[in-house]
Amino acid sequence: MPELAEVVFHASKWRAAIGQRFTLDQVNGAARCCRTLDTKLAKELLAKSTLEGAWTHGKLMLFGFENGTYLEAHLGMTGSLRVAELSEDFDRHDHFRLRGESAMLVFRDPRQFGRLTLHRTDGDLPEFWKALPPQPHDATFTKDRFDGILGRRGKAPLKSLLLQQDAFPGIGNWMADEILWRSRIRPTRTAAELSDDERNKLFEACRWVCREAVRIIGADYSDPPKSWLFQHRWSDGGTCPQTGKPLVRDEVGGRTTCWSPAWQR
DNA sequence: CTATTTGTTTATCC
DNA sequence: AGGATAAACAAATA
Repeated sequence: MPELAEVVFHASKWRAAIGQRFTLDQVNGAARCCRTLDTKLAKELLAKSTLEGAWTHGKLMLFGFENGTYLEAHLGMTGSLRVAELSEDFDRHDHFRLRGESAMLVFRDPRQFGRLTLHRTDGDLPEFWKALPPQPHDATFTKDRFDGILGRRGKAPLKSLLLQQDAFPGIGNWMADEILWRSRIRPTRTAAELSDDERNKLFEACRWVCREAVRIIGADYSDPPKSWLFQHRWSDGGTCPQTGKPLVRDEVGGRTTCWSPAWQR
């Protein structure tokens, strides 16, 4: 599930616990999502440690604790964060849990494609975090930057290009399909083939979809309106909200891609 | 039994 | 160099 907007939502759950002190309660060191986690260090650093901040960037989340301890989290395909009762059991798919004064912070991930990593700094945000590229909905994600990316990677199918996290951090499978559909551009086209008008459309759709998704899904996990491709894309037999004609599901760049042949050129 | 999946990393070949 | 492709990861679901 977790792309840009879903990540914002998950991070907000732990963010609500800012100010509480936490101690590492349980960790499943054998889980794949803990492969980049130093569990011994986590026990040492996350002991009566106050949660001071929570940030997201693309599909990444960062939680800041006192004395420059930072926990980086990626939700992979099936990861989630929740705030649980102190009495709750440690489920088979829970892999990491922090015990606070009135609540438990839980990281869960059945498929274990997610990732937890610990960072230590002198207090400031970690260097890698400060160096992350602009997100598509940031003010610093300018048309110049967008044109630069398209110019340098003109040969890849646009669907694949939009999924590259160093260029479009946070965009995942459904958001890429939504952006291309709104731009009326076929997912197999390349950046090099686009007219100026199409490039403009793609840029605007990119920012619009990211901003709206964060606003709607990021707030409380609401579904976007029926006018979005999102509502029609998940199974075979859907119809395009613009044309009423059938949607198609193809594989592009190794990923399932939903698009509207009657609408996208 | 099979095939599918909202993600990333690594390897290999072109 | 960058792109295409496949595999691997692990588990649920149909």
